[in-house]
Amino acid sequence: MQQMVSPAFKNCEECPIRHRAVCAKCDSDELALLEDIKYYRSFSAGQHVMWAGDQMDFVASVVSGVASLTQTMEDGRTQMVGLLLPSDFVGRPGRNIATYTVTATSDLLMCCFRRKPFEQMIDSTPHVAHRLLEMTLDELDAAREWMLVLGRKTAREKIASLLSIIARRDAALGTANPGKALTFELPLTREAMADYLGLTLETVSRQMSALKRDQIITLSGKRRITVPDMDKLLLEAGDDSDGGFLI
Amino acid sequence: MQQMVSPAFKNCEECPIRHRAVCAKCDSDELALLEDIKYYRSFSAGQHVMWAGDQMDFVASVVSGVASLTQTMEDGRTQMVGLLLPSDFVGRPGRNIATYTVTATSDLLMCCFRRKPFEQMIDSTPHVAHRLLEMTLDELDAAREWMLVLGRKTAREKIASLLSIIARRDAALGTANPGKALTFELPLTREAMADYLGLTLETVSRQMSALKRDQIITLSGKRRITVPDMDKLLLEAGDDSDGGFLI
DNA sequence: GACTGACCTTGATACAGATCAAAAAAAGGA
DNA sequence: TCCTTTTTTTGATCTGTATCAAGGTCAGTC
Repeated sequence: MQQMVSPAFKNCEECPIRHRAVCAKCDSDELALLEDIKYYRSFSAGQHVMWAGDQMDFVASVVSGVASLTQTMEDGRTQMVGLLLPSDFVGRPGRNIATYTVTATSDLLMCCFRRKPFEQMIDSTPHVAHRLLEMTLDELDAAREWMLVLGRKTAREKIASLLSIIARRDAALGTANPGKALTFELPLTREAMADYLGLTLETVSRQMSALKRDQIITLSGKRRITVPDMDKLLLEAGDDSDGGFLI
Repeated sequence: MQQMVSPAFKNCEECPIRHRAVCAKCDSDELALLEDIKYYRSFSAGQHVMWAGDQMDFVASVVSGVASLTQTMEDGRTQMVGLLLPSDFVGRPGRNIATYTVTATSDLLMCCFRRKPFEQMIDSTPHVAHRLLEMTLDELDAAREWMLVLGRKTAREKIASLLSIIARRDAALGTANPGKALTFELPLTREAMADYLGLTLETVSRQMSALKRDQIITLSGKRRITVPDMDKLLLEAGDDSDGGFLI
């Protein structure tokens, strides 16, 4: 993938479709196009960004905070199908109806682009389309990895898998420190975790307690988690590799 | 999506990345490029097309038959993460190592394109990249829909969901006949179904028997299935809509 | 036509996780 | 600060699916 990043974005961490901070910092030509079609929206924890079926006139990128994509059955059974962390993209060019409900699971800042002009930009700048394809393929891989978690892992392995993912993303963005203890804030309620993992919140709570008892993790309060040994956690997750930790 | 199909492929059912028969029939300019980089490979039921981790020098499109993408844990637990039906595409531009094991679940014919030239073609013909993005987004939606199946549906609902998908795809390609009984051949063993659904083959067998007993389906032999009333099956699948049946 | 092996079905039992219920711990709000 | 509400933990019990174990069916082959 590295070799496919277009020259325009080579040194730009704030590419419109993968920025980590604020897009305005980026000085590529394309951003001139985007400048007047973008705007920011913030949401507080628990607020809905949009509902499945809503008209969706924009695509967006997460600047900070965490959002979830969920699907709900008629009888209320809910499954989270994606977790949007900073730099993740939401919205589908060519479709103006939202397929999933998007909810802020923590305070959230999104950078939105009006859909039509964004689509035009994609059509006129092939390398952005290219970047978007890569990101979509990455998401597809993530979704498929999650299918293994949902279909074949035990409750304990599921929890460990989720904690690994969050720890990994947190470490990648912040003070990465391989081999040392890792502390991070869980951006999800027990219920949201359950919805992601296909479990009940009681089972999530029990397994969290079990991981704590077995000293795989330490809990400060209910949300602050310390992982003394990342390898142990990955072992509990049943991963056959380090899953690209810190990559 | 419809409006995004490029002019070159407007009337071409055999677009290289979405053909239904044989690509050679297509007379677009791009296909001249593809003509000398493509070749066909056939596999018999049960044969492996490639293993996860293999070097992968081509991308491919299913011409006929069915293949599966699977992921396996160290201890042997297996999860199917995708079902490749005719016109489906496999392979990722920009990555030459296969992430999943690809297996022919029935006799299979694939149309392969050498990877490097294919990537070049993508770079030089934006509308193919565009088409590929659309297809990837469709796959992502399918993967996410399957996450709901894996995470929240009961065994019976899972079986009904799988049968619906196969019936739908079969109907779309063949003699569609809404409102009438639908008969098709199951291209999967009970074990493959189990791997797709995150169940054991015994549970699959029991639920198939139950659906037969309840007259949701009829079995002729072990693989030939008749669905007298598609709506009933969709009801069993717990789908809140017709899921795009015949679309 | 009976032998073989792969695939499928059915039965008995075990167990992981769901469900129902209540208490404990935080988080707000007056 | 106390009171209310929400979130989390823990306990008791139930249930759907896994597991273990036979037996049945069918296609291919000698």
